[in-house]
This record gives sequence, C-alpha cells and structure tokens, in this order.
Amino acid sequence: MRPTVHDIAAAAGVSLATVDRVLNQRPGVRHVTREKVETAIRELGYVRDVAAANLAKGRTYPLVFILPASDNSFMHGLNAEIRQAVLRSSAERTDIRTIEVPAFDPAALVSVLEELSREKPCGIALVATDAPEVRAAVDRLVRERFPIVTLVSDLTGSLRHHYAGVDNIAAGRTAARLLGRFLGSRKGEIAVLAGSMLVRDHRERLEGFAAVMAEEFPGLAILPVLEGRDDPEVAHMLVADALSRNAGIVGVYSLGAGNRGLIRALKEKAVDRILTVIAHELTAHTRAALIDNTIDAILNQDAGHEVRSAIRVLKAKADGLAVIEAQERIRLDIFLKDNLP
Amino acid sequence: MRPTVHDIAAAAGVSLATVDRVLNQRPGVRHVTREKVETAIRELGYVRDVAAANLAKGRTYPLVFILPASDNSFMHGLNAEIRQAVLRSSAERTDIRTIEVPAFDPAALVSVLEELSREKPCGIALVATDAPEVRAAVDRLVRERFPIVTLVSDLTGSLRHHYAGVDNIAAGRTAARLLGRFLGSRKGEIAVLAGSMLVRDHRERLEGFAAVMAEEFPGLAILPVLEGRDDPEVAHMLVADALSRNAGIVGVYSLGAGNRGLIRALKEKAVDRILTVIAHELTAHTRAALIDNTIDAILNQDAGHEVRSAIRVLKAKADGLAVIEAQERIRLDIFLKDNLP
DNA sequence: GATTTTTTGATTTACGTACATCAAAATTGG
DNA sequence: CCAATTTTGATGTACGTAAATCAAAAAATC
Repeated sequence: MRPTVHDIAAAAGVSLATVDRVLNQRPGVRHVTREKVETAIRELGYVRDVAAANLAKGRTYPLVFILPASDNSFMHGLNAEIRQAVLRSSAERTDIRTIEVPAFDPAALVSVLEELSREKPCGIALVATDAPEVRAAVDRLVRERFPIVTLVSDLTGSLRHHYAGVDNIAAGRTAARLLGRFLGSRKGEIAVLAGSMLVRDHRERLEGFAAVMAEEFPGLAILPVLEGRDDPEVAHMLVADALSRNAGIVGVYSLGAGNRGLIRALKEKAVDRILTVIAHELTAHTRAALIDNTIDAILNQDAGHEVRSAIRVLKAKADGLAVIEAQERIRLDIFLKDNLP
Repeated sequence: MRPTVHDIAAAAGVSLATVDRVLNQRPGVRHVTREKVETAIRELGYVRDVAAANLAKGRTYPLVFILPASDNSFMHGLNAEIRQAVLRSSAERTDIRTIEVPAFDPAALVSVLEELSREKPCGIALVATDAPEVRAAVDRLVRERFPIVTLVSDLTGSLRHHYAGVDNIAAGRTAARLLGRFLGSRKGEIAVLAGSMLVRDHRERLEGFAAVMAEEFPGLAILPVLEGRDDPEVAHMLVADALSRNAGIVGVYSLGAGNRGLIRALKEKAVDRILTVIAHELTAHTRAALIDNTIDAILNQDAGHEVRSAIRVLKAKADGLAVIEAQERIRLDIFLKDNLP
C-alpha cells in the first residue's frame, strides 16, 4: 500500500498537522522540522493522492483557451473539440472558458493575457501569434506561475511550459519528400498555396518544404507562394490563375486552409493534366478530394488530441506533476486514401 | 455544482441508504421505490464521482496483460511500455500483471484465459491468436462480465469490448500505395517478407497490400511471400537469397518483425540497384535504415499508445463508463526520414 | 527567569461515496 | 388483525487529504 500522511507523520515523529503544514507550504514550521518531514516523504516515497486531495479541496481547474477568430474548418474543428471537453468538465473537474481574439493581432492577444493575470485561472492554452510582445506577455505570466501551453502554433523562445501541436518544419519536409517521391523522375514546377506568411506555422511548413525540395529534388522548382488568406474564394482565384498561366506545374502543396477553393480550381483546370497534390488538414472537403484522387495525400494534426493534451498538461502543471512526454507528443498524421479514419 | 447522492435522496424523497442500495444494486428495494430513485438520478443528471467512490472503496483495478513470448523488438517494446504503466500503477490505482504464453499456441492461450476466470481480474488485455477456441474462450469471459480488449492483434467476430491496435488491412493498403507511387512508372517484382501467415495481423496486411497492388499497380507483381518467422537470421537468409536470384525485384515490403536481417541483406545485395523498401515497426534498426535511405518509409503502431489505451478502456469498462472513441483509435503512423519523433 | 513569540500537537469537520448495523415502518400472508 | 417478512430510515465509520481552531510546548527575547 502506498504511504499516507499518517505514515509520514509517524515516520517523521511529528503530528499530522505539521505534515500538512509542510505539504501545503503553510507557515509556522521550523527549518529542522520541515527537513525531517521532507526526509520521511522521500524515504517512504510518499506521493499525494491527487483524487483525495481534490475531493477535500473541492478543487476545480479553471482553464482558459485563447483562440483566433478565424473562420476556417480547422478552427471550427478546434472549437468543436473544446466544446466536447467542456461536456466532460464535471468528470474532469475542469472549468473551461474560451476567449476569441482577432487573428494576427498581437496587441489584442497581449491585452487578453494581461487581463487573465488578474483573473487567476489555473492554466492557459493559447494559439500563439508570433510576436515579441506576445512572447514577453507569456513569459511574464509564466514567471507569475501560471501554467501555459501553446496550441497549434508555438512561440519558440518563450518560457511556455509545453507546445500542443505538430512540428511544422517536419510537416513541410514530409510534404516535400512525399511530393518529390510521388513525382518520381518528372520535372517541372510546384505551386505552393499558403494562408499567410505572417503566421509562424505556415512559414515553418514552407521553410521545411523548400529545404527538402532544394536538397533532394533539384528537378522541381517552387513557384512564388500564393497567399490565399485561408479563404476558399481567394485560394480558388489564385490557383486557377496559376494553373491557366503555367503549363509546367506538376505538383501543388497547400499548406494552409481554404482547400475548398483549391479543390474547385483543380477540378476545373486540371482535368487534362496529371497533377500531384498534397494538402493540409483533413476536412470533409479534403477527404472527398483524397478519395476521388484530386488530392494525393493529406497531412493532418488531430485537433481533438491537441485539446485533450493541452488540458492534461495544464492540469498536471497546476498540480506540479509530471506528464507522460510520449503521450503528449502531437503526431503528424499522413493520410492516403487507404488509411482514412 | 454537480448533484450528489444527497440531492438524489432529497429529490426522490427517500433516505440516503436507499439511494445507496439502488446505486450499488443491493437488494431490499421495492420496485416503485427503485424507479423513483432512478428517475431522480436521470432528472438531476447525477453521475457518480468515480474518484470519491474509488477512495471509499479503496478500489484498485487488477489488470492482466497476456502476451506471446516472442523475442522481437516490437514485443520487447510492448513489454517496456507495460512496465512503464506499472510504474504509474499507484497513481492510476492499477495493479498490472503480465502473463507470457507460447506464441501461436491457441491451446495455451485458452488455458490461461480459463484460469483467469477464477482469479477475477477487473480487466484483461490480450494479444490474440486467431483461432476459434480462443474466440470461444474470450466470448465466455465477456459473458461472465470481464472487460476484455484485444491488443495489437484483433479477434474479429468475438465479443471483445475493444481492439487497441491498428487496422492492418488499411496498413497493408497504405504500404502498397506508397510503394506503388514511389516506384512511379517502374515495372518489376515486389518481394514481401512476413513473419508468419498464421498470424492474423500479418495475413491482413498482406491482404490489403495485395488488393491495392492488383487494383492500382498492375505493372508490379508480388512474389511468393517469404516467411521469416520474425527472426532476423531467417529473414536475412530469405531476402538475400531472393535478391540474388531475382534481378527483377524493384521493391520490398516487410510487414513483420526481424527487420535487422532484412536491412543486412539489403546492404549486402542491393548496393548496386535502386530498391524501394517499406517496413513495419520503428525500432533503432529501422530508424537508422530510414535515415541512411536503405528504407523509404516505415509504418508503425505506437506500443505506448496501445498499452495506455487498453488500460483506459479496461478501467472505463470496469466502471461502466463511456470511452472517448476518437482518443482510443490507434493510428497508423507513417514515418519518412523527415517526421521521425 | 519571566515574557513574548514561534512552533507544534490534538482534534474536528469536510469532500462524495461505500458499506454495515439496527431500528422503525410498511407490506404481505394467513 | 396479528405475525412474519420485506422494505426503508437513521446513523456511524471509513477512504486520504485539506483546512481550521485552540491548547500546549518549545524557542527566542529582554
């Protein structure tokens, strides 16, 4: 049986009240006594029964999710997963609130973060906009002992405790290798459709993609990036235009959202040519396109996993517990038409 | 706040003791009274606080893992993950025991299962050997209300509550498409290395692989399967022999274990030719081979996820709780050298 | 050494549930 | 309607921890 506070008290030769004072860092314990207790804790290998403690405290975990107000399938999916998590709140003792901030607006994000420092949630998950002032605000909150995880888009160089999202450089590299290998010996040009080069995840995907293309597939040239602003209409226009004007395009990499427009353009303009297409994010549209061979592979991050992982990590950090690293690694899913879920 | 037993008692106009009798299906409650309580439970949306209940009961979850005594990297990895889970036992209230049975031996598996029915663990996870008598034994245990999940290898058509493993037909299909697409327009023969055609997961992978090959890549012919018994030495011998004798081989699909031998054979015999190779299971050896381009892609199932998922599902079933389906789906990982963890 | 201050002990209640006991009430059978 | 039986209520203890109170002991101060 695992030791309890009573065992610690007995072993350290002190009362239960003193053990409690040490465990919950309450004042009024002499240094030597504290050490006695801590030694007993170490020697008996005591670990607090979190379930019992939470029961006694009536503890809940007030968590805040900060999301950009973007109107695309991925963000809708992410929102839906958070709502699912809210439904599980009572069983998980969480109390989840979402805050929407204008997309790509560091100042707005910073001001929300600053407000939160007064509200005292026990954890914050945010889709980070990559800017120095955001990094500073996050670092400040971390120093004030708020558990913070970045979600989907990381904030490299900040003090955030954890990143619940995929490695976007690796994603771009993987896309490049898949595209290059699928094209085999064919030479030609590659169109890249992104949302915006102002977003870190898109920049990173492109960076990885371009690197592998340059290293390993010299026969394939990347055309200037089309910035579709994650908007289906804009994407459609840009891709249709590129395909009309450039007969040398043999492949397309869509690293952002707005794939509905991409798919429409492909169906209109590429019926007569063999195009290899790799896109990000599995949605109803990209799934259908994968099945009817319009798209050849889909790279995906599972929003449900990201949300659940963020919650687990925030709770663990709030309790000062360890996380299972391998469990919290968000994997890049590669879907061909054969392994769709 | 979520309702407690007290709220139910008040709402149903009965005492706490009666609510307890209903909740824990103890005898001595009239039918009408039981209905009153059940109505109150439904109307207030009461759900038992599992943490508090476990505390009161001093409950632990005695779980049994039944594994084949196979000496290959994957099984070693699976064992290691179970040991990790054992380390978390006290926090998770589990009490995990593993039983090794001879591989590919239905009778041995059945006799272990029958013993377990006396021991009364609260959940059983087994790597199933696909045989009618095993299916019957599992079904019997399920009828006796034991939660049972299959691990890594399923038992289709049985009553097991859950399968914690990948869809092997999809895995085979995916391997075929990757191989076919990587080979592009090249024609030739494909060598397939399996462990044994007596194991269901290997049969299924081959089935999926052969189906897609036949449908979509008529230029590629599958050679008779090499059965390496998941043994590196045997695998080496078989592959080396096949490569020496058949100059038309352009691709290899290794769907079982024993990849150490495969890799050695490839390095010895295929230096002068361009071979596309897809293998299963990420190990130190296959990882190195992927990095040095001996292997082109690795399909993997994450043993850690499988073990953790099996435990979560067994605990949930033991408590009669729902599982998060999407969370428990074991995904097929596809690794290129760019997205290695 | 007396006084103040700090530290420690003893004890209680609470969290939500499980489980046991005994008495009281209601129902059933004859 | 009485007795036997079944059903229900009231109550207490337990699980492991948190948190509070008050008294007692020890240490520090002068």
